[in-house]
Amino acid sequence: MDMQVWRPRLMSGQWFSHLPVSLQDSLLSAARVRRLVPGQRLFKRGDPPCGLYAVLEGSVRIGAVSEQGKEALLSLVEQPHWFGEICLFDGQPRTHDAYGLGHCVLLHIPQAVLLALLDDQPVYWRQLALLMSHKLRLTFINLEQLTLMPAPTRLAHRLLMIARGYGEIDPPRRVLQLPQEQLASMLSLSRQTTNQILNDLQGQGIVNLRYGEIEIVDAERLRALAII
Amino acid sequence: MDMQVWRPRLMSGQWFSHLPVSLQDSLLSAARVRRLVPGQRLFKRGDPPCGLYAVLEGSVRIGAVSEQGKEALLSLVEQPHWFGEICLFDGQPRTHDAYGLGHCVLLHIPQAVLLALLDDQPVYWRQLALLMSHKLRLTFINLEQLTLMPAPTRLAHRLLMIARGYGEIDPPRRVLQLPQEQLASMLSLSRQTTNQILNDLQGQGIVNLRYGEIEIVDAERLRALAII
DNA sequence: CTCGCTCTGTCAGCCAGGCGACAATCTCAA
DNA sequence: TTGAGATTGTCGCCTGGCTGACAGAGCGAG
Repeated sequence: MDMQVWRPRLMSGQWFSHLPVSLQDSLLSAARVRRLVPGQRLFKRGDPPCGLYAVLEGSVRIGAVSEQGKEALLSLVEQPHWFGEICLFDGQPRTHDAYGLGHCVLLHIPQAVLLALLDDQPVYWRQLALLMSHKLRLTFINLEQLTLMPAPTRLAHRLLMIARGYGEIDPPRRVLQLPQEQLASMLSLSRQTTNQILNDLQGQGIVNLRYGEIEIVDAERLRALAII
Repeated sequence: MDMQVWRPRLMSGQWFSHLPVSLQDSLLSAARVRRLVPGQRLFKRGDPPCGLYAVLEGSVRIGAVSEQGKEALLSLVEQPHWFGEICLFDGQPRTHDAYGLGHCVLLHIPQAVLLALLDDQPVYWRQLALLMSHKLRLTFINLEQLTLMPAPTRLAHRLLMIARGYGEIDPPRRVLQLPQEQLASMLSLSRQTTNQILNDLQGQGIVNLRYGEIEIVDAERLRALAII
């Protein structure tokens, strides 16, 4: 099947659209479609490397569960996001669990194929590394926010990040399809605290809460709360 | 001056010693020595990329200060550690501040020179990216510990990490030259809490505290506390 | 030797945010 | 239409860790 049909969708993402066209083509021709039923696991922490993925439809939860059963949700990756690249470089086991959320369509580029491609065109290592540098920057921001900022600031910041697809989506979304509990575990807050802050924001007319979703009404004021 | 004199020291690190010899040579011949007086700033957040560094003597604090003046210390890099590679890939500004702690000797490979080198030998992009993948993994561990683990566990874990030079040093050090306050800000704890936990550990005969340093007496039990 | 500085030890008070518990509301499929 | 499950709203209690404050100890330069 021709993977070129997915090109337009992938082109909406920053990373892919800025790749050299030849690499875009190579990636597409090396790719195959992978589907996940709701809740299906793609990989778990400790699994051997299996390649690179892009989300085409649905979303994927990237997180980890501690021995005590608490969950740390790293992020919910959506639409034109690529993930799974760390193991490509070092061949070490996966750092996180990945589960489909709802029905997902993914693009999968198997590790071996990708490595062969890079063996042939080593310049492309830089492009792949770019993906990783982006993630490292995001993770640093996260880590710092977590230790330095109070909960409401972090929440505001995260809402904006999600709306902008962590920098990938350009006209930011206004409506986030996202239960509060998920937001909570991304922020390392309890569901209750998250709910309280959100209700505060709603009271100020900054967001609108509905069942299973959050609408950003006043992005400007939200940005002010997030400092940024 | 011949940079080859630094080779043995660099070879004690995992990353450098596993590079292809030709890359080791290229790095060494592109490098120059940079010295820092105590407290001198090497770069600060937002600065344009300036290249890659390795610590030869002394140590460098990598961290950031919030508007409220609270400090998040990311890590103290020492002996054969390399840092500053993110900006190499994306050309974006620096994510953290870097200050010398005591008198430091660094190896500096200027951005332009390194880029030229990589232009010539694109395969080496992968090696540089390896450095970044290592850091991304460490940061993930950090982030997760911070949200899931209680303070004593995190402290134990961090002590072990520092002793092992975050994976770079093989026979782990027993004595860490490290004031409690620095440890505290790496763990995002207050100095007082850190002190209390350390005293607990000393009471159990796991560590020994002295002025400005921490000796690990029973690494085995420390490891048990850190789960790992 | 001594002064100033950095580092450690310890206390009391406070509070953000966790947790358990429950009721209300929404969705969806049977 | 109805019932099960998911999601939200809101209590009150509890506690880990922060803050400020201060005393004692180690270190180094003059």
